[in-house]
Amino acid sequence: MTRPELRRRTAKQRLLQAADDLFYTEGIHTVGIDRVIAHAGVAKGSLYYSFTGKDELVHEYLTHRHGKWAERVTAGIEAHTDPRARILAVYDVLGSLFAQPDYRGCAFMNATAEAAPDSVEAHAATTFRAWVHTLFLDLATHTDAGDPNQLAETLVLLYDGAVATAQMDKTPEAARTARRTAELILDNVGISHIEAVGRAL
Amino acid sequence: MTRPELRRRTAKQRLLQAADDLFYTEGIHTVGIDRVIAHAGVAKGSLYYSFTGKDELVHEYLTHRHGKWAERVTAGIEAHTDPRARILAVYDVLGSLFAQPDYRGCAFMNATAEAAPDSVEAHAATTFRAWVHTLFLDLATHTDAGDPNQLAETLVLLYDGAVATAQMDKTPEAARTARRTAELILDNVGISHIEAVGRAL
DNA sequence: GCTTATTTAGACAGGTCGGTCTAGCGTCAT
DNA sequence: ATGACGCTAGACCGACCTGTCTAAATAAGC
Repeated sequence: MTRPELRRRTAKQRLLQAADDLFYTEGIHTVGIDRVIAHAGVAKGSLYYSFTGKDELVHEYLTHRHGKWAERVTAGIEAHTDPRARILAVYDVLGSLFAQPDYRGCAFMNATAEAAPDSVEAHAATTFRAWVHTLFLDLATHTDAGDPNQLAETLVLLYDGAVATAQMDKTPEAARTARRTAELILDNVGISHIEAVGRAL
Repeated sequence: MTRPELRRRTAKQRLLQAADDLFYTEGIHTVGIDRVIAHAGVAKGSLYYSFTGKDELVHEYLTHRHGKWAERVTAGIEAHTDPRARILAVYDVLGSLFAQPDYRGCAFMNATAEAAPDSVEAHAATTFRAWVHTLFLDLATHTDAGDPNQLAETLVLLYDGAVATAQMDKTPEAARTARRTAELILDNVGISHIEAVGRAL
């Protein structure tokens, strides 16, 4: 049994890392396998020994992105117990993501933009979106808001807006704008207008 | 002098139309010039007679997209005089855009996703984003909102969110969600909390 | 030590890419 | 009627793409 944590990383791992770097920063179609194997410092044969082809490499790249992001978001959520705080935590995690110097938008939005309807990218994006929706729907149902579905839809829209704006304008502050708007919504639909008025006065 | 409105459309026009169709629905990198000339029903030489190369075709494709969209949005805005209604009109125009069966997201977001940092696509996207920001900043300044900049940022985020959500989930209703949220913001920051309370009671 | 798994370097094939070039064909204005 | 202009058809180029294959070196497991 090899000990992967002690030995030099395996060819498959290095390929996956290289794919993650290059596909994310330059786009999937733009980067050829020659670029990937060069960046991984690996022979071409190793790619086709570890994967069936580029499609599988792309699929695993997106799957890993999904997994790592889901971990990060749930970690941010689980640091809080208050339903409202748990919702807002998502936008704080977004803020930490946007602050990364290599941020180049959502991997799944970018993949969708250059993907054919039935491609590996499209399918990965679909499952990712399903995760996003159940995430916010779960968070929204644990709130005293009127309609959890409508609240979740709005929170998803704020999530997408923050992601898109931060990418297009290179403004990490978009996360704070989304959070502020989310707070405003939670204040106004979570509690009735009359109650909000009472607190304001 | 030929009369372009009477005669069969010129090769350049047909190329531009074909580029618009294909680049938007399938992506810029994905579609080769052979596809474009075939869809336009035009000889390859005509492409390089009318344009310096693919880059110029891409540039004109994005420029025309920008122009047509700007026309459509300003037309929607100018149908109203009330500052608040003018803002909300933008999201209604978005709604009509999303309702188009061939909607596949914002051409500039998609172009950015597959573009290199200094490419024609990136530059076109930059000028497009500048337009979006001045649009909402102009609309926001004609409001009694506290900080026009902050309001504009939020409206841009809602705009981007609607566009991204509608594309990823194929849900045209995202425009209504964005509009509803914009209304809520205008009700709460446009007028002071105390005034809002007075009306609510 | 022997076998099996992993990895290497590089040649190679078939395809597509953007782009160039030539030769020629109508149309139009002068 | 003579050019200039707009356009066509298609051969052609070099570069790059994904993927295959060979032959040999290296490592790991038993």
